[in-house]
Amino acid sequence: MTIDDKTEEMLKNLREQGYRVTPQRETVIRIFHEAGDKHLSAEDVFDILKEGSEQISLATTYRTLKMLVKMNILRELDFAETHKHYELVDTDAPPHHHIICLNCNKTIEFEDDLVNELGKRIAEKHGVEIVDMQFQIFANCPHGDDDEKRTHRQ
Amino acid sequence: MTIDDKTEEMLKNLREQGYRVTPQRETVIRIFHEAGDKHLSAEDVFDILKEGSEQISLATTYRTLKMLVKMNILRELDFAETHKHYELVDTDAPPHHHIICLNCNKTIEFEDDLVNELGKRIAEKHGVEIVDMQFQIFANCPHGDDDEKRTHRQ
DNA sequence: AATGTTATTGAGAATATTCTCAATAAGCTG
DNA sequence: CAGCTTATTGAGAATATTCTCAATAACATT
Repeated sequence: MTIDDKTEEMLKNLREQGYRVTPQRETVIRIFHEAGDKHLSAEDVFDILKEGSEQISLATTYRTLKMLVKMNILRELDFAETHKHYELVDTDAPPHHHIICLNCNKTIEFEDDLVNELGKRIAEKHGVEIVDMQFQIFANCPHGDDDEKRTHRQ
Repeated sequence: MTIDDKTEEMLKNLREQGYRVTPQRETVIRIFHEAGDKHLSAEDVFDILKEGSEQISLATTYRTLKMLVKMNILRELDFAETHKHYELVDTDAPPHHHIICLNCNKTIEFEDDLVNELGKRIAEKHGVEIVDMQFQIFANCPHGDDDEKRTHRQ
């Protein structure tokens, strides 16, 4: 499927859910498709927008991102950073999870079928319709456990 | 253990890690102990502070919260709300996880030994020292799946 | 207890994100 | 296609959070 096809499909989805399809929304969705697998922050998206021909206000950028998260088109990633990131939810791909180092803020991404299965079962048990899931493991990675701690203060 | 004991123990912990023990930090830790199991936002903490005798600047409030998260004394909760919440990590209690409804923003808390076991094993496999974990399941709860969607726009 | 080193604090600026409200435009209906 | 209803947008105010930097205070050492 081309980028256009994928974008079109998502827009159809929006329309079916009762949301209106606007050029702003189309543009944001397209940007994520063109960015490939990369995860973008709101500011990233806004910067790309500024380059292009379609101008979108910052407020609408944020609103659109939030909305696309609700629609399960984007996934919100909140690592130990100052701002959030967003990435396309690939419904064909399995969900992926994260190990986050509390010391150095590095993130390890991983997939795990057992986690996914467990998530589905828990959702069922609670009678909710699962949309996405994310297992976050907070840890200290072996490296620099001493030096770092002393230099990364404040 | 009394609140004082628990607070004292955590302060000792800080000192051992090379952090300085300040009245500000002591006060914030105490507030969480006195709040029991409740989770508080930064603003909540600041408001409680304003009442009491110990005055702490807003910046330090935020800084202290972040720091206590790094120390694994507090856990940062990020639901679908406008601000973050923090709660004491009870190292005796098992971690708990969340189902978050994308429609109505409600949160269901649950514990699950299988999840905890799996988390530990994954951490081991990746050679990191696990500190905390949180399984987030994003879902739609059965209730108001139609009405809500139309009225909660924007 | 006095001194030195350096992490921590407070105040306000800077950044990140959400909200308000009037103006606009999407999609429905005739 | 014109008109109607109402979700959506843009601009800027409001909120939430982090950063900067000079002043202060914790802790180690004498």
